Amino acid sequence: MIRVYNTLTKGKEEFKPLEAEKVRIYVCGVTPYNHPHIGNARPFVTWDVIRRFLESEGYDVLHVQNFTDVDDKIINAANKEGISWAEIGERYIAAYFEVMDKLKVRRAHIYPRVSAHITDIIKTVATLVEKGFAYAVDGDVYYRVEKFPHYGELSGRKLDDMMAGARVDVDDRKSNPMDFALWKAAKPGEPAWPSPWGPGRPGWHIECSAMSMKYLGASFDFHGGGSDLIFPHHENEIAQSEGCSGCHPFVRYWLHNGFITVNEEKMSKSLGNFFTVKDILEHYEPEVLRFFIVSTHYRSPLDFSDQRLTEAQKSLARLAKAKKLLDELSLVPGGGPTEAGRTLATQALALKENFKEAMEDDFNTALAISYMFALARDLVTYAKTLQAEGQAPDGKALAVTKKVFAYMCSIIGILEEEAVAAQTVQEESGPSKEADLVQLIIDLRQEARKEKNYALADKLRSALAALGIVLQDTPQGAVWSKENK
RNA sequence: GGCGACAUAGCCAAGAGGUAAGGCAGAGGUCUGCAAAACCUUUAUCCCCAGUUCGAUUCUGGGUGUCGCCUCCA
Repeated sequence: MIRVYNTLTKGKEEFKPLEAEKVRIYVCGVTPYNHPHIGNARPFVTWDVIRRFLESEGYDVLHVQNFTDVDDKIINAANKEGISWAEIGERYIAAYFEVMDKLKVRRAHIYPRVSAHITDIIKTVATLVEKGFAYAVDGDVYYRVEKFPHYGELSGRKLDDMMAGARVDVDDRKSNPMDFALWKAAKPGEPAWPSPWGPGRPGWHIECSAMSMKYLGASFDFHGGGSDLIFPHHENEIAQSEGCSGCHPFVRYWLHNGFITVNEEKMSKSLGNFFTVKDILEHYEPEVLRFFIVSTHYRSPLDFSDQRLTEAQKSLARLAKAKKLLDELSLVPGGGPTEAGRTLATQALALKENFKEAMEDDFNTALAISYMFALARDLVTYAKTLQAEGQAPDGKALAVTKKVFAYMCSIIGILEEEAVAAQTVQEESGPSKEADLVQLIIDLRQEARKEKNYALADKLRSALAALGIVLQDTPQGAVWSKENK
């Protein structure tokens, strides 16, 4: 049973899809006016993991994520560079895919853009006007919040409180200060489309209502995004969608991720304390950033720093080693079933269940990952037992363990098989002469060590280091790998 | 000012009404060269006060602190 924390009810609920075996997800995407920063990356990595898990549980997932490619910020960026808003949008949508692909965020099924859905948006606004939820003034169209009784339910505020603490500009054309724009009348130099209220462009919130309902229906399962979107964006979205369709609830489960902070402060473009994913990937492997993000529960705040990333890097390396050990043991011609093998396999299967339970509990990746470390530890213990007792690896037990580990990796989205493939290619492309040479030096070093000629051994190791060779002494002998920088 | 979240070891981070997973760092060890690497072992009574309870860090109330939203924002 999957339980999720629903922002709407402020508690964990059992997840029941609207339609058996199917899950419909809408995630608020980016406004493409700049390179995505790591705060942007959090929801997408989070939802990628959620989707991977749901699919592994047998659900047929339909995942929609928008691009807000018509927006003030894009228009500003375009004006600054003297190019069209469409060009800015294209450029940063491409930038989005470039880094998200690196982070192994699987692509959504549909990426609707505002610019391609103006007709749908106008239709939605028109319906709201017809039903009395909206009114037009001088080419603008506003949503009448007082007309929607559920307004404020998601964010837990009352209309009266909001007005009391309102910091919005008082616009006396609005019948209530909290009324928000669905359609904005055209201004010079801005993109505009014809509409029943005159030329203009969509307001910020309406796109998500129009596009989510178009692709997912008037009621669907999950809606995600950063917690800063709860108000006003998602609150308004509910008002628009339910006002338009008359269908309640619009979204069954609202999930919001916490923020990435820098020095305990929210990271945002307006504060200027943000790091783009692109920058980070120049210093760290994409997998490290991904691991960093999923190592904390998605609803908790996550403080970003070099130290944190380095920790993530080390933790990940530990898992990578376990995986390598697993692969190596699997290559050894299989021995028959053994007691130790049986213990390992049993433990692996138990950990898989634990892992699954953790994921079922509001996608607790932090806890789930701890079971990966547990498995890694069991594996090392097993390898030691083999060595101590001179046994051949239990092929069947290892196959089970490998399957479990691969399952865990596939949900978290780390250390997947393609990484191994890349490594193989790299090794093949390297000149084999170099490998022979390195092995020769290593052998010489071993001999020197045996003869206790440590001065020579150290020199040989330095020589290897100069070639960028990293040496590891293992019980099976020295193992080397080439650093690539 | 209004609303909300959080407060667990040096750092990060799970968690359940019955005496605290995991990761990083540290310490000790496997190691008979120093170091590195690897692995093993080891390191907390859970912000404060009161209440409920046989028993709370986990529930309730109060306090303190931090953060977020209320304006564009993942």
